[in-house]
Amino acid sequence: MYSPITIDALRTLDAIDRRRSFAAAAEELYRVPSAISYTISKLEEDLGVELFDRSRRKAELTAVGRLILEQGRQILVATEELTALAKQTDEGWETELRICIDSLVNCEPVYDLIEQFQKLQPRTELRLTEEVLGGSWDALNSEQCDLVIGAEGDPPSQGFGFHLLGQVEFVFAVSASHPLTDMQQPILLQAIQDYPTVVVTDSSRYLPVRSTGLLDGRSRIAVSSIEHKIAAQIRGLGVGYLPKFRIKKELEEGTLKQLMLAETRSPRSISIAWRNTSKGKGVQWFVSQLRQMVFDQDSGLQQPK
Amino acid sequence: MYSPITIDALRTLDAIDRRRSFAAAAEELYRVPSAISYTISKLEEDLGVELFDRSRRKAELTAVGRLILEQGRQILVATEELTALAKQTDEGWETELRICIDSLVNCEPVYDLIEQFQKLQPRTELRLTEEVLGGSWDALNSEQCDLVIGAEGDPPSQGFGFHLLGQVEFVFAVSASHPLTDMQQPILLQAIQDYPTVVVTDSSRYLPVRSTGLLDGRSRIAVSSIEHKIAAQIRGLGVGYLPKFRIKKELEEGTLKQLMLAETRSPRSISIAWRNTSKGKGVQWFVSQLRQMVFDQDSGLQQPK
DNA sequence: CCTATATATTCAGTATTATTGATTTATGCA
DNA sequence: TGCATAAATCAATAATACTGAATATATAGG
Repeated sequence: MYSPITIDALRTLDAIDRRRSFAAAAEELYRVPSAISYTISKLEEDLGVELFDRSRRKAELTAVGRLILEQGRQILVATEELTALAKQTDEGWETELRICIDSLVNCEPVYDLIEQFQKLQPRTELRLTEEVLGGSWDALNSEQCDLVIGAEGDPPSQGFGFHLLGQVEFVFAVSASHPLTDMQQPILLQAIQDYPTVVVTDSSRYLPVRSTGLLDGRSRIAVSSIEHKIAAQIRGLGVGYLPKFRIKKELEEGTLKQLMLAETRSPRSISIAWRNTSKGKGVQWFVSQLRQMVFDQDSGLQQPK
Repeated sequence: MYSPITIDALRTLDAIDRRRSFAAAAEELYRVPSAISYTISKLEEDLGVELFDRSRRKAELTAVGRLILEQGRQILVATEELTALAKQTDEGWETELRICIDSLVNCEPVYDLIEQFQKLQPRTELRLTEEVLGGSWDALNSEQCDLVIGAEGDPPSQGFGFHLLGQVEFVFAVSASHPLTDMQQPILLQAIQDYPTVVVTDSSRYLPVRSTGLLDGRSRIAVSSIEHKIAAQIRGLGVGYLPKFRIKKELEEGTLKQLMLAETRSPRSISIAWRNTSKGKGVQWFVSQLRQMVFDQDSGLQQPK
């Protein structure tokens, strides 16, 4: 199938419509009016369709002419977008950049960064996904994302760039009215096992397993994010470890109570990570911005003063 | 903003990729290999971006080259579509054709027509809407649609083409267990007013009005289509007139019972209608097809044997 | 390792196509 | 009726795309 439509003809058509005459369009395009006539007549002839009604002094678009104008404008926009995208890609900016934020990280500072980035590079499409604890490395490894914010622990294999953000302290917390609050601390592991635990799980991949190994006899409530886990524990549906900085307010208000356990859980280190092969300026930009941030025991991820 | 991308260059790029070499692309495009080199180098130069990696014998697309190829293919498809659309429009086929089917018409034969039409003119986009009794003329008049199937009564003003399909007989029907079935027939209007009436109303435009004028003291149940009205009356939620051909089965099975009223409702004539100004071949095609159909008292709209 | 071959580029010449500028035609307006 | 404006026509010219031969380079085969 052969199409006689050219970008130049569409641009000419657009100029004629915007400037209301062939002559004015000619001026805009630094051409002579007869050149405009020529371009349009050629398109009409090649297409075998009249685009202008010449029965009056000012040529008026026919229905088909208007159709080509309107659809053509979209094609013009597409080519201009493509040109810009090509130049941007050539300069090293990604067309698409997929960022994975781990469920335990507070998102607000990341959203601030994203806002900044979009002003800088509006043509790089950002895709955000949320992963639950541990899933981040998988996502990075299987090339489902380009940058992970809040990966836990060390990279599982070679080929990753990463930068430590800080430590997350986990505290064992229960709702204020929970029976465990009446027990003498430190509380034994055995006592905990009488109550359901709230676990964060990506339901799209794993199903919560009951009565297996260590968790034998202990029911689990699976939720999809830290937010839900906090909410569930506040309502007393279950117990479990929570990142201290995310429940600061709840501990102060007393809606959640921190309990000392016989076996304490050591703080986990969290970091940002990216594939070593990522040479894109977008990833580099985010990395350099995030390097300047710290992960604070009290407030989570934040800009240093 | 200036874009150096041309349709010809995109077509060349596409041919190179499909035929795996500049030489083969040249052959396909009835040009000499050096002409292909020229076209590509020109695009690269104008764009200021390398599209091919020439370090090996066979030139290979760079990342940017692939981007332009892939996005460019969409632009090529768009221009080809536009060309076809322009020719089709020039020949008199509509780009878009909006058909309004009145709620009381059985849709199946119309769907058959649509299927046929789409084989004939796949590029004319069909938009179907459903209107409730009476709204069809409005829709046509306010240019919300191009063709009405099942308009009731005569055109409200000049400027419409129309064709009578037939008569619709309405019967007053109630559910089998309804108290009215125990009353002596013919039933007086007053007796009916003790029970809610089911009315078909386009909820997006009108709200059912209670206690006004004629309907004083009589509650109404508003539904959005004949199907819902039939269902509502079967469940005994209310009473009302229904087109006989749509409840043939229900009357036979006894889930609905026809009642004789003191005042009988005369049959309504229904027709197809279009604006006189519609010169599009699509409207004409549908009109000529529908002219061959009849609206039967028993089966509704159908092809004659 | 050398050669033959396929692939693409370069470059000068040529053909094609687009643009100009003068002129003509047609229309709207006073 | 005549003037002004808009667009079309057409011959001349400028710009450009294309050709074909020569050249450069990478790869496959002996």
